Amino acid sequence: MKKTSETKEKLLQVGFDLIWDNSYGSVSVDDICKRAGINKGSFYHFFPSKADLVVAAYEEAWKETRPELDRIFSSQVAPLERIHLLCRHIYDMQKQTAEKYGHVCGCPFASVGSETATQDEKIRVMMEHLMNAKRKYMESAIADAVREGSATTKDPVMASFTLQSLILGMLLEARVQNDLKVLEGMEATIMDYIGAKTVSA
Amino acid sequence: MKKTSETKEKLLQVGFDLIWDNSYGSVSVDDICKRAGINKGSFYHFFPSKADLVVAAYEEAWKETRPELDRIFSSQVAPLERIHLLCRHIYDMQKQTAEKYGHVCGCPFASVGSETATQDEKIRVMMEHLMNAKRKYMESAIADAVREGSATTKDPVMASFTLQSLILGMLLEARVQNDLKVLEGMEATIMDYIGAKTVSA
DNA sequence: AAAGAAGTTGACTAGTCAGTTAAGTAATGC
DNA sequence: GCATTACTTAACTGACTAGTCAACTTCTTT
Repeated sequence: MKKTSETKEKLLQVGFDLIWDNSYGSVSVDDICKRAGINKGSFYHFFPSKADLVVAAYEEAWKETRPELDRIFSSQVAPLERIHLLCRHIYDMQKQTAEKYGHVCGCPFASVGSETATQDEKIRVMMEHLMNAKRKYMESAIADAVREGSATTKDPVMASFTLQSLILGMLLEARVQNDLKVLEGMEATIMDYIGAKTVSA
Repeated sequence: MKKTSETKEKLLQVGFDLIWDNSYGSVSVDDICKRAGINKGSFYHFFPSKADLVVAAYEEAWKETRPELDRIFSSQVAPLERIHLLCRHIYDMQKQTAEKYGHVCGCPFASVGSETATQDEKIRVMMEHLMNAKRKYMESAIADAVREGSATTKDPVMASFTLQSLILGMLLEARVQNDLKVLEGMEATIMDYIGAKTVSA
């Protein structure tokens, strides 16, 4: 037997990858098991349903993303620099997965959230929370920027909601157009929107 | 027999509605036929595949939307008023479908586009074109606004891309959060972004 | 009215879907 | 070492999947 369920972790990882690359509806439990090299019985030993696997897989993915975001949005980093790092992080991730999968994949949470929103409440609620958790990083960065005078937007909370939508929209377009170019103007657009005073070239 | 294929039109309309309400993957040909009260053989008499039905259905939906957009973005209407009308149109449509289906549905083109982007090239390309066609309305409205001095944004084309992403992002969030409130700030955000001089209260 | 075209019907594939089951193996606790 | 638990295996449901087909009806053309 493998230590602390190597199997479970493999299923979580393969499930996440496969669904991000394709879609919730088009990836079957059999697909996931096959790719993971695991029997279906084992799948259902760990997860009561396909939807539960997805919830667990995306929770796991979020747990792995958080430290990265905590690093990017560290208080030790200048507010505008945090936003710069975020944009670069998004671009790098998208470029990486685009090379890995052969096409631009967009935001995994938004894609699955949108697809399942009207069908699986458990997944929908989770994606809603995850997306809001992401937004909060931006909210505090903008608030800090305004406080230190490096940005002039009047309502940092409002701005974070707007920019969250903008980023998700850009990632959606990048996926549909299968083109990373969409993401190139992201940083400039964000900086402009919050009225950032240019700090670096 | 029904005149000039009432059946075909019914399939197009039911297909569009069902997929907007749910998702491409979760709606089967049987579902569409059942809801339309039509036999599967007839479905395949008119459409070679499910994907082809979707392409036809969304083409049809776009054909029906275009006159509405032409009206909203008429040269007879002041540029900023066009944007105002668009925002109200989006909100009204979303409210209407939310009441009809019991939840916020978001942008039909973006949802299907995102879901099928990496799986069905024919659908992906179509959604890409449709989304760009929509953007162009905004592009000319912004350009007109700048020309007449009612907006100050430097690059109307760039702005239209940004706002397109913003709108799609907001609709995506509205769907995932199942909440129309997300859309309420749309107009103010857009007007602010293009540097619109307030024309009406 | 005759013939061909257009549309309809419902039964039919052949494969896939999520999920189950029972019998097995391996690790752990005592 | 014995029992309990954790996990694996592979075959199995029964419902559903996209798509086919041949016989049928109805319309249009002449």
